[in-house]
Amino acid sequence: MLPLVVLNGPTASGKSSLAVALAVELIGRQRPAEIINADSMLVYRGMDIGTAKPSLPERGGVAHHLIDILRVDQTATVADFQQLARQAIAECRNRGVIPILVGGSALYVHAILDEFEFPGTDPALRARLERDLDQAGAEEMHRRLAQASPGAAADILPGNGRRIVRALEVIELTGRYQATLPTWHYALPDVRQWGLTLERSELDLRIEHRVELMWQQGLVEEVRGLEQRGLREGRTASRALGYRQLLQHFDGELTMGQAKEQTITRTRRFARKQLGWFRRDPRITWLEASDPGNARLIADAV
RNA sequence: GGCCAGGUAGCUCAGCUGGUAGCAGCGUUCGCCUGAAAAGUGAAAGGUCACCGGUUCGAUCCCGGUCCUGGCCA
Repeated sequence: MLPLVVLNGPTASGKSSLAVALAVELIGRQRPAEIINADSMLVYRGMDIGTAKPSLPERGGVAHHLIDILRVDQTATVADFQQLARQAIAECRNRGVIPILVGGSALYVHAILDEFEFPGTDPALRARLERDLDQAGAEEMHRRLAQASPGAAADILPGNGRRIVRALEVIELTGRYQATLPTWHYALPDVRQWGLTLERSELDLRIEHRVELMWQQGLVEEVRGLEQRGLREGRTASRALGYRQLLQHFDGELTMGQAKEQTITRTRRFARKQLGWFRRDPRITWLEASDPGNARLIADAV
């Protein structure tokens, strides 16, 4: 069985380019390799600049999976992604290709690698509960949850409407709800996980430059164009960093300067969140992001 | 040199003409998280309120002086 190589790290740490370098290195050693995306926003067609999606030249001829698979008005979900990614991984292995899973969406990675089972969903039921949430408020919904399942209610804070709704949905569907995440336990064979770190101040600087560059490269026009293609209707896509802020700018809620500034600060916060999540995963071997020997080091190890 | 504004949390500031400061924004730290996750949510740590003296039972807030910062005038 071929190993599954996993690359994690915060945004702007250089995961994507390391993945390509690694694939090229492996291919050079007569070991075919392909890249599988595990980033929640790269799945959207047309969201290129703001997601720092690797361009065709940047992909260096290496096949990339699970990029550009949805319209911006479609909703990506962890459950779907888990299945697609696992299929892509298995399919690579069947063809004798080493899969390299690259991504900063920690929950996605977690769900793909570990023993996550999703209890299902019901759009009509969900819609009803969300309407109730809008009308009654989170506190009231939390009381309702406490009636249905005291245990679940105890694990979910009264202000977290999103989690309360999902818990109620699952309870109606299955009669029970598990409110805590599974532990770090691989569901897939032979996983090798690496993570990229770098100095916080350096990361902050990189993020700022990257956002600056996005504006120069025409992110504003990109968002305008996507707005015509239903970006606002997209539940997930419209929340993406940069995209959300520009939509708010179009609505007059933020000045252009504020939109950019907020994109920078929110991206920094996001990076910290990612780091926090990955740091808790004890199976990750950490590498210094700026080290040019990383691709070779990993290639040697697999 | 004169006039004005100001010196309060790491940064930007709030602070009803007196009772030892703010659920502030950003930052920092630490949690939660399974069908929206670049999302959602909870908490904590940070202040000799420039310095010295005075008035007062009591001063960040009043008075005097000193030092710094910004602006205007000369």
